[in-house]
Amino acid sequence: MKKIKILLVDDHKLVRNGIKYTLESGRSAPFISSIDEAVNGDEAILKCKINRYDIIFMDINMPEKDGIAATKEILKNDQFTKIIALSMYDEDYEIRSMIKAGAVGYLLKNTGTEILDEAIQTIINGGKYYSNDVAIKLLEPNPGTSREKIKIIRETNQNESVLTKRELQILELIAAELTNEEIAAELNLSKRTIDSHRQNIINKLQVKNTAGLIKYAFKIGII
Amino acid sequence: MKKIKILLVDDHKLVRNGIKYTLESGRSAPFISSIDEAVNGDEAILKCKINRYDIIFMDINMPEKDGIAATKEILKNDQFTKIIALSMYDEDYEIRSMIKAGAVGYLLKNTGTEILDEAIQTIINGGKYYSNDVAIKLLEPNPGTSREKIKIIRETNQNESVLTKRELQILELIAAELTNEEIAAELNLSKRTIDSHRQNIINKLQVKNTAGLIKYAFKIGII
DNA sequence: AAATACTTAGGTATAAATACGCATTAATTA
DNA sequence: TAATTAATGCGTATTTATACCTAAGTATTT
Repeated sequence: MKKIKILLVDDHKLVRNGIKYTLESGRSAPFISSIDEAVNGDEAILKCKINRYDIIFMDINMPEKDGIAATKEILKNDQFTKIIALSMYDEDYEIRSMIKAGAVGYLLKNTGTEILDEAIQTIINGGKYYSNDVAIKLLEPNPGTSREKIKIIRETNQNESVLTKRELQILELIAAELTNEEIAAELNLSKRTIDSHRQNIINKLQVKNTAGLIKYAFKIGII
Repeated sequence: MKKIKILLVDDHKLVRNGIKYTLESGRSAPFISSIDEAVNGDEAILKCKINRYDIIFMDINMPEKDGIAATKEILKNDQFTKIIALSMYDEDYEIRSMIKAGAVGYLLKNTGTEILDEAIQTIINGGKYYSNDVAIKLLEPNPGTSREKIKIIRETNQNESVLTKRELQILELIAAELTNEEIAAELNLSKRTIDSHRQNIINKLQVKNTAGLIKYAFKIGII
């Protein structure tokens, strides 16, 4: 059996050490040939141009380049690399974005040896692996069998409540503590336009007010 | 030389593994007798009632009970335990709160073996250890020698623009997307009282509006 | 005992946000 | 090309938030 090459991408050394230690002490250890590290998305992309990795564990929230963008770019160059997302949070938006970007797995950082091994085995054999909490989150709203469900979600994904460019831009300015009037001035638009956008964003995200908007802005990492 | 007993407190298993691995592979390894783990502040407090630990590595942001509260409570029962704060972020507020709570060290999670060893040695010998970035943050605004500086900060701490209990409570409810009226109902107070508090908080924090409030709430980790 | 800070609450006013509906134009996609 | 979505803008109304002020009762600290 061919041994696998792994890349760990996370801006926190202790977390990288944690994964490394967990991998080296797990059931999959004999099948691993090397474990490389990168501190952010940019470095990960660079390393992928030099080496070929079988599995990449990718953190989502990182400075320089986040895991979602890095995943997209890496898979553009090499579709055979398997990318497993790693996150602190089981946030709907992050999960779906990573899946959309091409990740074949999603684990939370409170994962132990057994789950990590299971995920590696599954993915090496061409499967997909979502940790339990993540899967539950993903499959909550829809009926059908589990496999169908994931398919449904992928298809529905585009119609989902993801903001448009303009909306994102306005959300950023809201987060910068500007009023609608100030935003309008900034973008050379009517205040009423910003009113509408703001309302649409609130509806799309199903939040109640500005507080909800800012929390979402944090969630998707634009703050 | 007496071997030391260590407790790791963090809600993420990978992070606990990371610290453990880093400790076990470091220079301090021969001096460590055991490494115990807890997943949140509550469990840490409980474990401290059963065992005596020489050093506790304490995460700050955790569910159930955060690191600041846990630190206070643990030190109330045993002042000889040395607590080292561990955080993702070098946020002023967190650092100062942990120092105030009695932590003798503050490390960021991107710490490697060398720093970790250095910190342990320093603290075992009765010293205090702040990782470089943290120390810089702490000492930025004030003149004087480093030791004096820390003293100054401790004394100034109370006069600082930190929110009162009530204000924090209201900020949390604002972050939960409640309106002032709903908050008033929740706390059995007049809406006008909440209006006043909200205004005071905005003034204290020098932010412009709700967006600023929520960003601050994130910064201090109450979201 | 006096000073200080916290909590409470009201007066008054304006600014801003929220809610729903409608409509046009540009851009994208089927 | 037809259909859909994104971006723009306005009408109207209500609710919330922001701003600045005063002030009294409560704790806490000096």
